[in-house]
Amino acid sequence: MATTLAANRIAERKLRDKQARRAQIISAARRIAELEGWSNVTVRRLSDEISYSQPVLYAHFESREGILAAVAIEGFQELGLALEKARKRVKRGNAVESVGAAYLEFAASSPALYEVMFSLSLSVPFGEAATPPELRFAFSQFLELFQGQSSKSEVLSELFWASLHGIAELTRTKRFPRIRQKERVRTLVELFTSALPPASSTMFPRTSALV
Amino acid sequence: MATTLAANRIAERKLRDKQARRAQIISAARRIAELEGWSNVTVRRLSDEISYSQPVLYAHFESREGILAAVAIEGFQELGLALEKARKRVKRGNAVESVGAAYLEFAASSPALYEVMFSLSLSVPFGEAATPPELRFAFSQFLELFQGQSSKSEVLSELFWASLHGIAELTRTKRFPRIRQKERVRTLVELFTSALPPASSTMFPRTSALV
DNA sequence: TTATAAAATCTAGCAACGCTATATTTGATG
DNA sequence: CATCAAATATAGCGTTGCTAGATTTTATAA
Repeated sequence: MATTLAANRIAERKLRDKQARRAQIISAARRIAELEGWSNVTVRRLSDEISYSQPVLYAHFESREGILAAVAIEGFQELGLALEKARKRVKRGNAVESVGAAYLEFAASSPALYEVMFSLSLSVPFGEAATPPELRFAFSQFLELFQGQSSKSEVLSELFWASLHGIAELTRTKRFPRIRQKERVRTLVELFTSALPPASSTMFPRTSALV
Repeated sequence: MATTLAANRIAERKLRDKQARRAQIISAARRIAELEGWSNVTVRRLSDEISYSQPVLYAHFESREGILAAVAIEGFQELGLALEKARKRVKRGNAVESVGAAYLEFAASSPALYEVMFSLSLSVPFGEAATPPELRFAFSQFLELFQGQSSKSEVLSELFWASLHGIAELTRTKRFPRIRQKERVRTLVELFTSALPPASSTMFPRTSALV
């Protein structure tokens, strides 16, 4: 059979098409969620957006929740990159402040994306080995920030992450007024930098049990 | 008419019955949510639990979300009381640690309740005047904790609350392992107490813009 | 080039959801 | 006991996530 000649090209095209459509679905879900909320991201609506019938979606994702999980992972990837960028080129002041501000900026500029990233504890695999690399990468940015700090680097990373997440969530759900956000960041950074001196950058045990 | 005689008793009985049924609904919602998750708290299921048809539920609450809001408010009330208790009789160490531990204990022991308390930003009125008193009372426990502290008491309260909320959420959604929770609290308390000295308990401006 | 097998896609429908218009029953009042 | 209102139930609408089965499209062969 002359399969390996033309058939390969066909298979590649089909793969490309499939990947493109998958990206379309994720993109549509994100856009609708950001504009109209996640409750408007229905399977029917998505199938309309990509001009295919509903069952096609289930060839790409196991369920509606699978689509949200894919969006969430994309979000973690982008968050990780944003944090890395903020950490590496420390604009003004220290890296802690830079990362903290970048985190809250991310959460504020894509509230629906941020929301879905933390509302799917069961779908997005977690814990040790099965945690998606995008999640590990994002959290590693916090680890780098406090690396080698009095053997508490991991707890400090967790606490800084938790603090920022708390601020982001309480702001998103309107419990914190957006005003005074800068003051919050400044004070938070003070807490995390003044209490524990800037450490030398050696020894990073990295026994993170979390991510 | 001899209404004011027997009719009053009847009206009172009806009111009692109505309140009792309302409490039943809230209680059933809480129980099901804690045992089977909020997705299993359906109107049909609730109407089964209280042995009434569905429309009866709508005589008590405007919608399903109204029921969740009632549960959330009950949760805030209990949280506020738990925090007040922890703050007043400082078991060991300082009040900050006591309140922090009590907060996380509350969140861990009733995860579904805690979840609904922070997933209804739009239904539970917020912001300044319209915020339910149960919410204000709970947050006031944090304000008391840092009251009069270098004119930053409000921001510190917000940050401490946000940190605890972040820990609670990341723990609930399995991003933080439950192990090491004590160490987290200890370190967090260090950050909030060592960085800023215990202040004298005078002057509490109380210009809280949040709650 | 056309028949056939397989892959891709759609139609149509199920069960369950929140919610409500309407019918029915219950209970207080004369 | 009759009447009228209040309380409650029945039955159904529109929408949801999801899927079995029919149908079309596409690739491979004669």
